[in-house]
Amino acid sequence: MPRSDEASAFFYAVYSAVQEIPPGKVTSYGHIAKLIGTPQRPRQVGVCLKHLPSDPEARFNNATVPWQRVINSRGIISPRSQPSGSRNQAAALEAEGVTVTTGPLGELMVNLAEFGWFPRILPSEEAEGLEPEDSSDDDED
DNA sequence: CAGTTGACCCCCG
DNA sequence: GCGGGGGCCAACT
Repeated sequence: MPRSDEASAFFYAVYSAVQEIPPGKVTSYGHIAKLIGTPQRPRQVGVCLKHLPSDPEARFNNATVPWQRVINSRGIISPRSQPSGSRNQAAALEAEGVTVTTGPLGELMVNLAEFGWFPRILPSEEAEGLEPEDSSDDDED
């Protein structure tokens, strides 16, 4: 649990943003951080998910927040302390129809070109011309 | 109470 | 494309 109200607000912002990820899609910690207006703290996003309550009575819990849809920027399920955790995340994604492949080193990878979720980008980024899609020609969807 | 850790990311050679 | 380094900050030792 967060020790301050400010931290709690951040936690809630993260959980709310994660809930916006549609089933069958994945996004990155950094993307979530950007969405809630704190692009400098992708790490804290991971902290929030790590401390996601299992208590069904909680406002946000591991059943109502699709934590499994958040992976790292490289399209790989971030390894954590317990290997069973990342493996469990992979299983949860597979259950949603997301194909998870295992790399040569045992990394659990997701094809971002197919399962990546990038519809919500900050207006400032669009102004910078950093749009994720190109109208001229594209090869995915 | 000072120092580490970590479900991360981006910049620079 | 790979390795090093900096930044971020709650939780933990």
